[in-house]
Amino acid sequence: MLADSEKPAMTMADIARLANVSKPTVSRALSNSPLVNEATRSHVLAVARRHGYTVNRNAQKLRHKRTNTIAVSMDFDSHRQRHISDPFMYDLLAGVSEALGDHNQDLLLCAPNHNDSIAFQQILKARSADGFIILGQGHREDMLNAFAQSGAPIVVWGAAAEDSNYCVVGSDNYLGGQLAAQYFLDRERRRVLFVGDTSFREFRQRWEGLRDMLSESPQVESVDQLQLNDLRYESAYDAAIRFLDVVDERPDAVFLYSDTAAMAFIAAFRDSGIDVPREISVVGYNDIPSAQYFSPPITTIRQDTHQAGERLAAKLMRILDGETPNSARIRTELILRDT
Amino acid sequence: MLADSEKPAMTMADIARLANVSKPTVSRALSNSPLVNEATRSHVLAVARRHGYTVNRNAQKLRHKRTNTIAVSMDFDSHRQRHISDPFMYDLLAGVSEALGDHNQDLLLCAPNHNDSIAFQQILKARSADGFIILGQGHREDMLNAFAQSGAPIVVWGAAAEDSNYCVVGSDNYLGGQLAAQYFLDRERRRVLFVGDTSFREFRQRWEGLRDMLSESPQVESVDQLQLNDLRYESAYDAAIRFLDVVDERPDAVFLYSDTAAMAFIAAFRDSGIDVPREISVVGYNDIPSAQYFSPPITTIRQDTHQAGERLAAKLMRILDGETPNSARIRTELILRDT
DNA sequence: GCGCGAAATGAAATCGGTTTCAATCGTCTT
DNA sequence: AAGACGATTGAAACCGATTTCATTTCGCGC
Repeated sequence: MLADSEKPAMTMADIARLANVSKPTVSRALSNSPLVNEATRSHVLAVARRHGYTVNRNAQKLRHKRTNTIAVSMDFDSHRQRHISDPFMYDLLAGVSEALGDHNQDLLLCAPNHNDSIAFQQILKARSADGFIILGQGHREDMLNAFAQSGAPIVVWGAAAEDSNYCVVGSDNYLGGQLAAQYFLDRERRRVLFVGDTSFREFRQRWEGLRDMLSESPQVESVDQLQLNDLRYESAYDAAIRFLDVVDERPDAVFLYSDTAAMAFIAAFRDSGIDVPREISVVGYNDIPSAQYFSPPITTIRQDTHQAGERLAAKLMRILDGETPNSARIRTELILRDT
Repeated sequence: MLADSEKPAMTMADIARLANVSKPTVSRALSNSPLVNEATRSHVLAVARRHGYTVNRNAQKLRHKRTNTIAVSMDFDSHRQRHISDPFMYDLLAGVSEALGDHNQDLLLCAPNHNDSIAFQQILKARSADGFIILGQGHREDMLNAFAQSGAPIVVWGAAAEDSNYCVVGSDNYLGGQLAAQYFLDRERRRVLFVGDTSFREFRQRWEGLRDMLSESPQVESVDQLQLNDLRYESAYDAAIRFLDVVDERPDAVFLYSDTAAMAFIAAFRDSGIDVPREISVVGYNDIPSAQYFSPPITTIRQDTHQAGERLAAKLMRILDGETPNSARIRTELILRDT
């Protein structure tokens, strides 16, 4: 007996012949068209099922000019090269995967290594996907603006600028900064440090939320920012060690752009004999699963990746259904989790 | 001016007309066929480039009966439901993504929530992908065997059984267990515990490697196994606490099926006032990025996800190129990383 | 100058569906 | 009983590429 994969594949014409109807009738029966008689439909469906028939999606896509496929862009490359893989990004991917499944969309995972929009444009032109979900705007805002301007259906996870013309889904990063600020105020911290690369808009907004809120408080002596230049654990650890080396007066509170960086900083503090949280209070971001098993458990700001995936997918679906794309900002919820 | 996306898309016929040649000539020029004159080719390419033409991949796939797309199956669903997202699986995905890119294959990410093979079969029949890379065999070995038996081109990350008839890529889990055993022997540990769900073949092999090697040594008093029934952090933590509660004589060495579980166990030990590694030596698995920033840094067995991705992709490509699929076991490298 | 083979090209068929449009049939109106 | 109409159905065109096969063109030997 031939293995399944070697049997000549069934086509719609085969089913039509077997069911004694024409090709269009089979097509209509399978797509629940009201144009086909109910008795005919069930007969056709029975024949199709009996022979394990599945429509050829490529023929369908060609004819429909719609692929029901969403390209999801992840910045794997820069992650790999820098040896960093933030669990948060992957939870986000899982959220998007689930949401797209709910919308019956396939997920084409791409990791374009260029920051120019050509690779992205090609995917649309080649009809490999109907639209894009872009996870992490990184330093590509200009590219994304141009891409959206050209009419591409895209939705981006990130933080919107006043003038972005693409739709952004993201949590309120400014609020995230304020939540951290409040946490420090509640604990009467006086010298606060933000750690992160503020050339990323999301991180900058967190910094601004923190700074603005703390600088209104008379009890706070200083609010500083330590610039990191990449996202690696090692960089964060090294930066922490160097910082401790040169700083005059140590901060008593540190807010970091991610839990991964928080882990690296806490490790550096530990290795320098500093007691967290007694001497330095630390707040991270994202609430990755391992955060609460760290020592000490990390206080962090949780972003809901399930909700994020759902909102990204839902918005993109609406754009594809004809809603005029705009620069909407869709906010997902945030909470500070303290164990 | 119309946005790019609203311009009627260019087809090969348009390019043919613009270049004063026929459709087949354009097709040949674009695919570097030797049948076309060099001068003609460069002229056609110039015209195509000038108009930003991109071939319609769906038409191509339909005609070629080859999609150059690989479906990658991740068990997102069970992860989400159980609130676990092991960074290792995602590093593996990144490795596969990169490798498939190197082979010019698209990556269709699927997270089928059924353990029957129908959803998988459909993807092949619908010609949505040419083959499968399955990350994590889990408890689906029967399904995978049947799927492979039916002739489906699949490659699986996992651990092979003696009688699996699909191709497995994985590290030598038995060796992994031995590495951990050696580590404990070097430190003169006497009461060793393995923690993990041995109904997963990969974990069982690690356990066997550990047990077999330790039971040969007269200095070792006991080698036990603690069964976990899912992969969640919480379960691991709770199991650790319960275990400490009931155990007569504490182990002085614990080997865990993953770094995430190691984190949970170390947290439980810490919360119970046990000093790791002085009182209990711990070895994890996978060397996830945060492992070395944990407190204490986790000794762990590193699996090379980059290499894994490459070997998975390369093997599948060979199968698709006609190599008769077999139940080959392809081994990736392992090292014990101790900081 | 003629015939022949190699190189280059194009017309038409093909991949497997969906859609347009015309045809058929029974029913209903007047 | 003729005409109109709605419900079903199928023939043929179409989506946009590739491949088969026939044709044209050109160089070359004799």
